[in-house]
Amino acid sequence: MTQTPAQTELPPQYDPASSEAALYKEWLDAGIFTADPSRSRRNGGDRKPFVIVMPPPNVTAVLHMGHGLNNTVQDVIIRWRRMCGDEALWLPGTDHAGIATQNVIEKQLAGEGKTRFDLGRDAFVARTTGFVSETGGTILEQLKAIGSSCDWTRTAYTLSPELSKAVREAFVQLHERGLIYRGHRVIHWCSRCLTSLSDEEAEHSEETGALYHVSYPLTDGSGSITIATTRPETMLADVAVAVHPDDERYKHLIGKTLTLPIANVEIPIIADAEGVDPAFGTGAVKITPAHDANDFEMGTRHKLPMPVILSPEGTMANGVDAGSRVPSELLGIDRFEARERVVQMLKHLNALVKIESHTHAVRHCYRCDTVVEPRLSDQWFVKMKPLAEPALQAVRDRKIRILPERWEAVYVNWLEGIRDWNISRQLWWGHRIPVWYCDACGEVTVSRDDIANCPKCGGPARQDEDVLDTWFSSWLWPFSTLGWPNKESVDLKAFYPTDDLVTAPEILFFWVARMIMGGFAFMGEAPFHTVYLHGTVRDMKHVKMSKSLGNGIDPLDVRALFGTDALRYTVIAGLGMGADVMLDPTDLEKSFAPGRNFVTKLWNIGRFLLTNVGEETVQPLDAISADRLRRADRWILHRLNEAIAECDAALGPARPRDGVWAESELRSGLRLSEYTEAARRFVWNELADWYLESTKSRIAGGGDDSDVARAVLAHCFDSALRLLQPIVPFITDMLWRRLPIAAEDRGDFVGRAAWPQRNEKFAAEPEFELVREAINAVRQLRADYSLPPGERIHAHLDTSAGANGSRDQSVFADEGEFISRITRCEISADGTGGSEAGATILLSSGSKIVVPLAGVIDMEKECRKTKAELEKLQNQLTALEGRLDNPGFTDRAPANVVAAERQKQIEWTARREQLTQKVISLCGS
RNA sequence: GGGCGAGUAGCUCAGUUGGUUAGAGCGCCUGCCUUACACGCAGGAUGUCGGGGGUUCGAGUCCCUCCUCGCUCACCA
Repeated sequence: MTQTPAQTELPPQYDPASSEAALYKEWLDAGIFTADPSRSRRNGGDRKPFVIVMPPPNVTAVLHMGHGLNNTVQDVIIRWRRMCGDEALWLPGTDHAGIATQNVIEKQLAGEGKTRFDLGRDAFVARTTGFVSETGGTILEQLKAIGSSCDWTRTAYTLSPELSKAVREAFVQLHERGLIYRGHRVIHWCSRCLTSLSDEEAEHSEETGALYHVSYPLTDGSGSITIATTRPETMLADVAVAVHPDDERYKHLIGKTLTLPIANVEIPIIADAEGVDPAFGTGAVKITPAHDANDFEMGTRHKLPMPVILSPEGTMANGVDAGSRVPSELLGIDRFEARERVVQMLKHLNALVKIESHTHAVRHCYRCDTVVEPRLSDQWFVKMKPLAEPALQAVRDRKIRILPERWEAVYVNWLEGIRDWNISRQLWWGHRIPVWYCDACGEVTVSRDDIANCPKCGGPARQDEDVLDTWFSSWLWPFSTLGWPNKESVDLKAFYPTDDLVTAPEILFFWVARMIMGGFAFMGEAPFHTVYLHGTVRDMKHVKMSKSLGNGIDPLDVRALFGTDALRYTVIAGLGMGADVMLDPTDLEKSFAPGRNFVTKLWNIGRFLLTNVGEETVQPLDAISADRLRRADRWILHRLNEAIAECDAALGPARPRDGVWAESELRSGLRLSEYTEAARRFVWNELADWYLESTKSRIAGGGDDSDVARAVLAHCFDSALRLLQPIVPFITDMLWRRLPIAAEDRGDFVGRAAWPQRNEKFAAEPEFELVREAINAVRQLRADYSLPPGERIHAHLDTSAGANGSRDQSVFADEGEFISRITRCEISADGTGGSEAGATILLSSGSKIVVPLAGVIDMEKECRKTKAELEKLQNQLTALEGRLDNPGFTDRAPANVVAAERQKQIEWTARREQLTQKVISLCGS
C-alpha cells in the first residue's frame, strides 16, 4: 500500500460498512496475522512468542454475542502483543462437537422421515462430513467479519487427520501408562441422545419431585418393610432392601426376605453401614444395582444380581438378568409414564404408604436437557487422579493463574474431588475408539494404527463401536494444533507453551482443567500461564442470551447497524474483570451507544485534526527543541505519558517472569475496561477537549509555532490511534494511514506499528493546569448566572494575594487568547484586579479572577453560596485540625500521611482566608 | 448439604498494603445547532458504601453476626 498520506477528503460521516471488508482484506493480503516460527526466540529468533489458542466453536455454530465477546477479548490481547513486538499467534479452529453435530444431521434425517440407522454408520458419517465441509467454515468467516486477527493459515479442526492422529496417540499413551481402562459400571445415560455422558455433562438441577413410600411384605408373612424412593418404576429391578446394621427398627429382620410387589420376586434384607443413612426416609433402602450408581456399589459389595429393566430409549423392558420382572402391561412404556402406572398398581396392591413432596437434584443432559438415567454398561474411562496432581500443583505454584481469582478456588475444589472420566460415547460422529476386540481369542488390542487381524491369534479384529468424548480431542488443543505428536514440529517448538487462554467459566472443568492436565500429561508442561475467564452476555433481566430464549443479539446485525468497531468497543468497555455484560436485545441503539458514540467521536477528531494538520509531513517530535514547546504541548505530552502508563498497567504484564507469577503481578493485567477507559479519556477528554482547542489559533497563525502544534497533534493522535488499535482496529487504521508522519516513523498498518512508549522528558505541567482551572471556573460562573453563551464578558486577574503573582500574570498573558476564545471572557492580566463589584473566582495558586457583573450578579445569592462553601470548608478544616491535634494520630500514623495532612491544613487555611474575605466583601459586615 | 463470591449514585462497575472531600461510563436535569462532532459541547444533581456489632487515632477497606442474591460441587434413596 502507498505510504503517502491519503489525499482523499474524509467524509463527514464514518461509514464502516464501506471500508471494513476492504481493510480486512488488506491485512490478510499483507499477512500481518501470520506468525513466523523462525522469529520465535524458542527457535533462535529475536521475538518473544505470544500465543493464544482460540476456544474452538462448534463446527455447526453460528456466531452469537458470546462468540463476539470471547473473540473480541482474544483479539484485543493478541493485537496488543503484536504491537509490543511479540511474535503473536492467535490460532483459530473448530470443534467437531460430537453430540451437537450428530443431532443436527439426525434432525435433517428426521425431516426426511429417516433415522441414522436407516442410513447405516458409513453413510451417516459421510453425510455429516459433507455437511461440515459445506457449512463448517461459516463461523470462521463470521469471526473475520468482526475483525479477528487470527492466523488463518493455521486453522485447525478436531476431526482433521492431523488432530485425529493426536487423539489416537493420546489414547494409546494413556493406555500404555495404565491410565485408561474399561469399566463395567453405572454411568449417566441420555435416552434421547442414546449415549453415555461424563459427570460434567450430566448437570444437576433442583427439582420438586416426590418421595414414594412403598411397603414390601416379608415373604414369611410376618410383616413388612417400608422403603422410600423417588423413582418407584425402578423397583422392578430391586434385588434387595438394605438397612443400617445398628438400626433397632430393622436389626431383627436382616437375613429375612421380602416379596417385591408387582414383580413378585423374592429379595433379601441386607445390612450395609456405608450405603444407608438411618435418618433419611424410612431408613430402609431399595437396592437397584443396574439403575443407580450408589446401589451398584452396594450390589457389588454384596454380590447381588443386576437386572436391567429399562431400554436404551428409556422405556420399560426386560433386559439383562431381568427375567419377566416387568409385567407385559408395562413393557415399552416410557419411564415417566411407567412411574405413574407403577404408583397406581402399588395403590391397588395397598402397597403405597404415602407420597411426600421432595426436592432433590436431578441430572440432565447438558445438550438436550433430558433427565439422565443411570445405566449399567461397559465404558472406557480415564483415571484422573494422577493427571490431576500436576494440574493442581501448577496453580498452587503459580505457574498458572486463573483470573478472576475466585475461580481458582473452584478449580482446586473440583480437582481435589476429581473422578474418573467416562470417554466413551455411543455416537457415530467422532474419533472411533482405537481398540479392537478379537471374538476368537478374546484379546483386546489398543493400537495407533488400524488393524484387521488379532495380533495374538490372527483372527478377525473388530473395532470398538463407540467414539470418544469430543473433549478428549479438545484437551489436546494447545499442542495438537501445533503439530503434536510430532515433537520435531517447528510450530510446537516455537509456540508451546502458549500464553493466555480466554474462555467462559462454564467450561472450566470440561475444557480448561483437562487441557492443563493434558499439557502436563503429554508435553510435561503447562499449556498456558494465564486463564482469563470472562463474563456472560446477558439481557436487561440478567438472563443469559440464547437463541432458544429469543433474547439474543446477532453480532452481524450490530455490525451492519453501527460497524464492527462500535460492537467491539461496547463489549470491551463494559467488561469489568469477571463481570457479565448486559445488553438490551430490544434496543440495540441504546445498548451499543457507547461504541457508536466513541467511534463517531474518534472519526470527528480525526477529521478535524487531519484537516488542520494538513497533508504536509510534520516534524518528528524529537526534532523539536524544548524551548519551542508551549505549556499546552508539554501538558498534552505529559497526559499522553500518563495514558500510556495507565494502559500498560491495565493490560500487563503479558507473562510471568521466569515462568512463575510473582505475588505482586499475580492479579494484574487484562483489565480491559480500565485500559479502554484510559485510552478513551486521553483521546476524548484531554486531546480533543483541551489540546485540540488550544491549537486552533496557533495553527491558523502559521509560522514555527504552527509547525510545533501540528507536530504535537500528529504525534499525540498517532499514539492515541496506536493505543486504541486493539479495540477498534478498523477506524484507527483508516485514520492512521492518513496521518502526515514521515514514512520512516511508520509502517504500513497501525496493526503492526509499535506500541507507544512513555517519553520521560515530559513531566506534569502545573501552569497549564492553572489555565484549565480558570477556564472551568469561568464556565461554571457563566452557567451559574445564566449568561448567554454568545455574550462576551471581561474580568481582571488579581494576583495581590497569592505567592505566584508574577508567574500567574505571565501565564494569563500568554494564554489569554485561548482562554478568551473558549470562555468568551477577556481576562486582563495586569494583576490589579479592578474596582467594580463582581464575582470572584479563587484560584488554587492564590490569585483571583474578578468578574464584574454589575446588574447581573445577585449579591445575595453569591453571598449565600460563598457562606455555604466557607461553612463546609470550615467543618472539614475543624476535623482536620482535630486530627492533627490528636497525638494518637500524629504519633501513630505514617509520617507521609501526617505530612500530607499538614500540607492540606496549610492549603485549606489559606483558602478559608480567601473565602472569608470574599464573604466580607459580598455580604457586608 | 459442602466450597466460594458478591451486595458502593437510577443501571453496570472501579476503589491498590485501613489514611479521612468515595470515582468512571451510561442514564437523568439545565443551557447551547460555538464553522470536527447534537452519536456533540458546557454546566448540574444523586451515595446513612446491604443491616447490626467490634478492632483502630482513623473502616467502603480488617473481624464477628444477620439478611439478600449469585456461582460451583454433591450417590441422602
